[in-house]
Amino acid sequence: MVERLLDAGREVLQRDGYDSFTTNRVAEEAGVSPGSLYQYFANKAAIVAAIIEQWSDDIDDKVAAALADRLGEEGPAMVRATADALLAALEESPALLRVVMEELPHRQHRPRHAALERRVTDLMTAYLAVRPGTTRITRPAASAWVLVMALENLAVRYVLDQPPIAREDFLDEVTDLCVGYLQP
Amino acid sequence: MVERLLDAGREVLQRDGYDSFTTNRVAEEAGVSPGSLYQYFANKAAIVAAIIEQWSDDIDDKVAAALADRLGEEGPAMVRATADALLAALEESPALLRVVMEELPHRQHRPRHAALERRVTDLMTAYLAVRPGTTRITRPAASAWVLVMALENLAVRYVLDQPPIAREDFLDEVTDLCVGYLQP
Amino acid sequence: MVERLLDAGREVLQRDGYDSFTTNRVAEEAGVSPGSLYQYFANKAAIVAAIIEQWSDDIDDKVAAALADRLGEEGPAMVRATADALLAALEESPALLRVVMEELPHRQHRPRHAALERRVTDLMTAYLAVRPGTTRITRPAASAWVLVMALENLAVRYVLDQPPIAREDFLDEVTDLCVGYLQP
Amino acid sequence: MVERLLDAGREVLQRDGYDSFTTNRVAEEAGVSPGSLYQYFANKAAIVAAIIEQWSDDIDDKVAAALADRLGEEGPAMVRATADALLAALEESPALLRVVMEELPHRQHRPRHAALERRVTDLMTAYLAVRPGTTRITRPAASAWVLVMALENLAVRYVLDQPPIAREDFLDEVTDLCVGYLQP
DNA sequence: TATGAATGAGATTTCATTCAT
DNA sequence: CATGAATGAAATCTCATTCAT
Repeated sequence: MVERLLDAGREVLQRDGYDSFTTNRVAEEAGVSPGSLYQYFANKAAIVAAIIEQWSDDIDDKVAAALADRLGEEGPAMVRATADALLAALEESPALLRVVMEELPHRQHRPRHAALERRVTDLMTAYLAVRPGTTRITRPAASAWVLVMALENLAVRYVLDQPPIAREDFLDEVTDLCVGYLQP
Repeated sequence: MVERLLDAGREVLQRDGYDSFTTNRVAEEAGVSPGSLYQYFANKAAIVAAIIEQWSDDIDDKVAAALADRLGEEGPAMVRATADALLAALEESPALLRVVMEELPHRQHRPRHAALERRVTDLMTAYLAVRPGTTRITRPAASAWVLVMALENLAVRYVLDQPPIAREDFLDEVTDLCVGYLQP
Repeated sequence: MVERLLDAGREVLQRDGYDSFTTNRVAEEAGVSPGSLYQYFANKAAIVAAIIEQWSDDIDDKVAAALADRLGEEGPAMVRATADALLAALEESPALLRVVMEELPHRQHRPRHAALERRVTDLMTAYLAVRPGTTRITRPAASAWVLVMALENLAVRYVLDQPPIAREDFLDEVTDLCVGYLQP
Repeated sequence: MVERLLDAGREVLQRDGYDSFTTNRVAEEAGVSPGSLYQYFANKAAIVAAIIEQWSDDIDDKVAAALADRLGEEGPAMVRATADALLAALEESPALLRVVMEELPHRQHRPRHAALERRVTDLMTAYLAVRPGTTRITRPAASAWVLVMALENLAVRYVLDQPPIAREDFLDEVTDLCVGYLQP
């Protein structure tokens, strides 16, 4: 039932936007009474949070899985693969991405997202710190943060703004950006 | 009076967030009657739009002015100066930046912002296209877009997330990112 | 509940007039919350329409019933009976009649009323057309329209203006008017 | 200036309907400030009343003038001439007639109109009372009221409803109705 | 006299949430 | 557990009217 409500909520969000995301509307879409919704979610914010979390976890998993496949690959190839995986994950439901980025009041979800970003950044920091000499990096934590943020935001904007850049070219450029940054 | 209402609106936005941004609340803050607000703004969306536009124009002006001062400087110095100016402009009212980025329904304001980004990107494209040999850039438009987006988003996130990176270090890193990207 | 709201609405209309007919006022009179009203009526106009329709159908039914009882009676007697029934129906709630005729924005309800008038006029047309020789009528449709309109409006005005004419006398006069019109 | 405001008000009423008849709108149409309106009219109701009065007086005058021309004519001819004149007067501005009859809150203007009707009815009563033997009328006051009301309402409805009856035919029918009523 | 900016009460409508069944 | 009718606070917006200039 929780799943049913989440599906309904996601559907409403993607199809009609956040303005139409009312508890009554979601319950109706789920074929359930509005009262029932409150048996599984404390309030409207809770269901929004759950939807975002699910979607965000999904992207997380996909990118992690893609990376696991490429583990140990060369630097540039790994960067490109990561960017590719992230882009692919975001492209899966652009409508939802747009709603999440541009309509939702994400004040409340920012902490959770920030935590994820921190985790990734820590991994990247470790990676950078452990390869002395292969990069000109002197502040691994700062560089890792810059890389993660740049990559994430570029991917998001590429999907949402659809600039006139071929997907492959975009990945090449992003790879160049990162590689050029690390290069000694 | 328009100014008074905009000031009041900005104040409410910064102090109380968008949820508290009701037409009555703004009028009260401005010390005028709710009816008066509607003599100067067609509806609630219009005053929000005006506030954002004013703030966005302000940032635009500041960055443009800073750049004008540094015209003709060396590549890395100019990049750093631009990033510095942008960061400074965003740091002027972080609360407003946060509300604009995380609470406002920016679907409506995105087009205007996108237009500004396009303008800057076009300038950058021209700049890159005109310096053959000095960079390894082969797709000026794509590279310009990547640079503009990366710089903008990094600055925004730096202000909002306050990562544990010194301001000077951050500027150095961003400069390295851009310079490394362009470097032959 | 619909009935409760309609009753309350009618009451407000009769007691306080259309100016006091606000959705909040009607809900209060019905002893329910303003929100409940909107579960049963799409908007304020809808509840007004429902009240008028109910009242108008009621009059319609009463006149039709009275006529059914007198079917086959002589011409003058039938005319008088019809006028009597219509008058009685209108006299049932003169306050409502006044509000409907003089305060409501009937632009919206006129079409429905006009349709009813057309139906009655058509019946009358058929009746007149089928009695060759017994009347001097040469344009049944025109005469039917004139009769229906005259009768309806005279009854309404008699109730609303309360001219110093005894009810019985009024019915006699109206009967004379109609009979004299048809008489060869 | 009063005239200017009345013209503006009539124009707004005819062109945009009573919903658009706001004091601000009327002042704007008159090219005057809203404040000025209140120098000549106590409130919104007063200007509506003045417009109606002017228009009603105008119709009154026209009908009276037409009748003065036909004074002393035969019974049926005079009835037809009266109906013709009234119809012509109403047809002069059907839009205004519609607004007055169907949109205005005429509660307040009814008394004045009723007074006019009474005056006409009194004249007609005298006319009927003074012609013993030529009619079968036994209650001059009642008959006069019936005639006046029937004629007025039929003319109004003819203009507003535009039934499929030729103007000449309509006048013939109305004449027949009245003449048949009076006929011994 | 004319102005017109300012007023502010109040109307319609929405929707997150509850609770008796 | 599920229901869904009922709630009612609150938000946006209008417009007749005023009054200092």
